[in-house]
Amino acid sequence: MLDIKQIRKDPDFTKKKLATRGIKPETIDELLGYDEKRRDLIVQSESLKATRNDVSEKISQLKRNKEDASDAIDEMKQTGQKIKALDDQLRQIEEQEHDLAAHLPNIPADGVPVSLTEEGSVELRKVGQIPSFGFKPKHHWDIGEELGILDFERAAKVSGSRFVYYIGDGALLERAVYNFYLDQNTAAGYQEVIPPYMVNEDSMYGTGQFPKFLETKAGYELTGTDLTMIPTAEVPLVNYYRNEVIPEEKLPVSFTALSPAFRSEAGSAGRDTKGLIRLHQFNKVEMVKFTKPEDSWDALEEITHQAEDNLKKLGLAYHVITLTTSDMSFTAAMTHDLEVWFPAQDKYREISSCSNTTDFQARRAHIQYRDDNGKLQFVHTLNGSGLAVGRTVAAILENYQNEDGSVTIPEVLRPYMHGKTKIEKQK
RNA sequence: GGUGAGUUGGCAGAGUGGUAAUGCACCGGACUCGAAAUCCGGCGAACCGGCUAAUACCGGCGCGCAGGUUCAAAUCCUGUACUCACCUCCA
Repeated sequence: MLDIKQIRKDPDFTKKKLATRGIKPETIDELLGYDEKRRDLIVQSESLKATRNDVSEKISQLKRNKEDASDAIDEMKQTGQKIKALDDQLRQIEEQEHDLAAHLPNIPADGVPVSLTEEGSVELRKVGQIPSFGFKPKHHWDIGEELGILDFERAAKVSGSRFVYYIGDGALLERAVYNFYLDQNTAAGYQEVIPPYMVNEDSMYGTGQFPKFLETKAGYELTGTDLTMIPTAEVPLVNYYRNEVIPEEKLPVSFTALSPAFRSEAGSAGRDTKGLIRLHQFNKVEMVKFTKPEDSWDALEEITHQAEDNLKKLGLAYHVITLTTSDMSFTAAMTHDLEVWFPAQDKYREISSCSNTTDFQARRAHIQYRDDNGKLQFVHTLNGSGLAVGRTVAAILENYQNEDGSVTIPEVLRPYMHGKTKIEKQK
């Protein structure tokens, strides 16, 4: 949520910045129109309320003195009706203003590449050696099925498309990857959390999924409840402090959590229909930070480097890009994506997304702290995948495949896999 | 799932239709060499709006949340969330 006072103060700045995200300037004018009307109604309503308070005091005195107060009461009957009418109008305007404001994305930070498409992202760095093979590398889904460690067919029977069973060493590998990530992140100072996997509407709104999620049917809501299956652990982690004041000495707060992520992938028909890349349910180790405003940009670098460290230790080649104004998520002021190399696809694919959402989520979720002057301020929130587990498994299968169809296990994962060095065809 | 109790400032805690006591804490003052104690005074309920140089001043709102009744609601009515206790169920 943007600060309406800030928009009021400098509408042109807001218009210019949001135009880079495809928001028309007229939308801001419309919003300010509602805002002006709203404040006008408040002035009218409140002056009547002030009168009502005065007269009520008089009525109270008259009654106490056993005098007649019927004139004043009659007068107040009318005032009461006027107030009610004004407040009804006010409520409508507020709703319209809020509906509009709730759909405005965060203001992109300076340095974010401006583009109305995903084209134009900036590559910050390229890390690791892209592997070369003396044979034609296979796709991870072929490797997985041939080894007997991934079963998409039975998952389709039991659940539908975009689901998977991990079997045997496949399950072990998945578990090794997320335990490795959790250990790495906690060693770096992130506190491990196991959050709820279903959250209520206020939480979905707080982190900015709602209302757009509802309109695009991007999530899984549970019928007859106000619960939604989490699309990312970011939601329960950030909402942990919703409607709270975080004691200053606790900042920065850093959380990491493994959770499944549930996504309907509406609108993704035909994209990544095979393999582990795009599923309705996948595991992800998430990182979330709460910081003071002045610390959030350093924190974005820190969280990105933490994600990168994990990939480096796995020996996977990747690059880091800064997303364009239009490619960033709704809540982000800046986003760095990590994309890992997939040999069979001959390209980099997203495996982590690290964002500074500045005070955008904190405003929606009312997460504050008291500054040195004792004043309440909104914190800044950040989130980053550290990292997507299923996509990591896919990347390992492809990058560590051998000509005989087996897959070498990255060294750092071997302690998590009973010392195993290789995955071979399951019996 | 059932029954009952509860939800009021930073904390404790009164208030069953007339516009939020009191105590602790906090701030200012008196007393004191200074502090404590004591005394006097005051502030204080995430917020919103007006006027502004202003965190000053004025007003509104504000008693878990949302509605309703009323000239007037912490108080009455309806719905709802959460907490606690007991029961039921259960990994």
